[in-house]
Amino acid sequence: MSSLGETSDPVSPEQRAHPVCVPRQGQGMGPTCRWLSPKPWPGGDPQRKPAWPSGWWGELPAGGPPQGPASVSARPSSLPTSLAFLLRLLPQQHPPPTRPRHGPRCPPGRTMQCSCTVEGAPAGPGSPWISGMAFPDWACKAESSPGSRQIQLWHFILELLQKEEFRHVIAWQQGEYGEFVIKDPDEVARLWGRRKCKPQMNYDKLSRALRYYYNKRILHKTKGKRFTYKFNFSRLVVVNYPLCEVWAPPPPQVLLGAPTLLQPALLPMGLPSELLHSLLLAQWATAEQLAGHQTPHGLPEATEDKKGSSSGAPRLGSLPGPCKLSPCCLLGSLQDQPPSLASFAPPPPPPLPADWTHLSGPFLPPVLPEQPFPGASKPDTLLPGPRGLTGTHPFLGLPLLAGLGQGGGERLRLLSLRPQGLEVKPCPMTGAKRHLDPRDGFSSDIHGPKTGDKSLVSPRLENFKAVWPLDPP
DNA sequence: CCCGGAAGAG
DNA sequence: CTCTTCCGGG
Repeated sequence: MSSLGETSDPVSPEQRAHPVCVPRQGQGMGPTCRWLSPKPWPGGDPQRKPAWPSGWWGELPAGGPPQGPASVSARPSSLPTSLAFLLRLLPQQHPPPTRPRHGPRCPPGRTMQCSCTVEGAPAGPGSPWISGMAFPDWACKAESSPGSRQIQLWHFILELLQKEEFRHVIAWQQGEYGEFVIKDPDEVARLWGRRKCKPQMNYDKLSRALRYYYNKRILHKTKGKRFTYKFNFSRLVVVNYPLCEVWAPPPPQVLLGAPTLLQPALLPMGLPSELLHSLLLAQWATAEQLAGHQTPHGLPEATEDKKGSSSGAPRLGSLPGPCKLSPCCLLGSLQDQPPSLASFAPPPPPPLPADWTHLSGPFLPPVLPEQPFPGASKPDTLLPGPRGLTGTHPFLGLPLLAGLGQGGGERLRLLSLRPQGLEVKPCPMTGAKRHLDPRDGFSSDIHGPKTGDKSLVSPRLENFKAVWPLDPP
């Protein structure tokens, strides 16, 4: 039912408001994404706070980011690469466009630059990657900037995983978040090869590429299970996400009674709930992995730099240079944080705002009701939230969060991991300055929530809200 | 199947 | 840099 491979021809009005891939005139190159209209990210409140900066997605003017309150001076290619991807995975809002099913393969004579489709096949020029999805150019354009040239394998894998029609080829492993099984290695390899125009691709080669992800901690192998790998979502999602801090929504009564207790506004303005959900999942998955399963294989520090090369540092989104995203810089890698920062405290028990029932997670593996999360409280106590779901996946947010909600009264805190090379600038508001090791995501100190961390991490959350997108030099 | 070194392409 | 290709070894 998915429209994978299909491409949208006409841009719907809604689409028009979002960055889409448009063919570059005169060249059959990869698509270029830009804002077709300066509409703020849905959910953003243009009046008060900036939503996603308009320059966030599209091409920034050579002279610099677009002016305005919401510009992000980071290069477009850097941070949001994975974010872009995730956003692209959000449920479509438009009927799948109809379009020739069979897109171009590799153009004879020359390798295809960027097909911008999941399947490696069907991408007509100017077609969004996933129909209806925005596809920033720097996420697929080779010349965009380092770190975001062609489609990356993990990227591709996630795409496949997100598409139902490939469920027989590759699918999430139930019960283990981030874990997926390649059910048909040859087919996956074929698709990958097609995408990359490498007809000789096979699973052996593909798996070699996957193995390179081990050291980067993007993936690790699930030992003992054939063709089974597991994503480290903290890398894929959080690392590149300019999210400063996310607080679990308080119970309704808390919301009503003590508005100051939590700061939902800390969530990036206009952050699609699905993405937020993914973020939460990511954190959870990572925490669960590290704290619970403690994969023998890929403990962060153990890996790294065998050859002294720089490869060890994971930079999916490759954010070079100083972080211009301000507040997020405060929140560095968890691993090297004092426990206060590194704590991964479970959120308050389940009752969640109604909005959260809208969460859906096309991106991450669905949670089956039969398989509650470890530590999850009774599903009954959770908001079911089957309403308004667009996807075919069962809603997984609440059960997941429920699984986190073992420590009553505690918060879920998501910290943005600082990508390698990201400079931590002193926060103008707090004066905080940290030098963090960018290399790792989570480590052992994710457990052991400390007390008094609140003051440390969120000295002035309100300020964050105010400055988030801007960080005036 | 899985691992990771080595070399090389782009 | 991210694979792709090849390969010896477990």
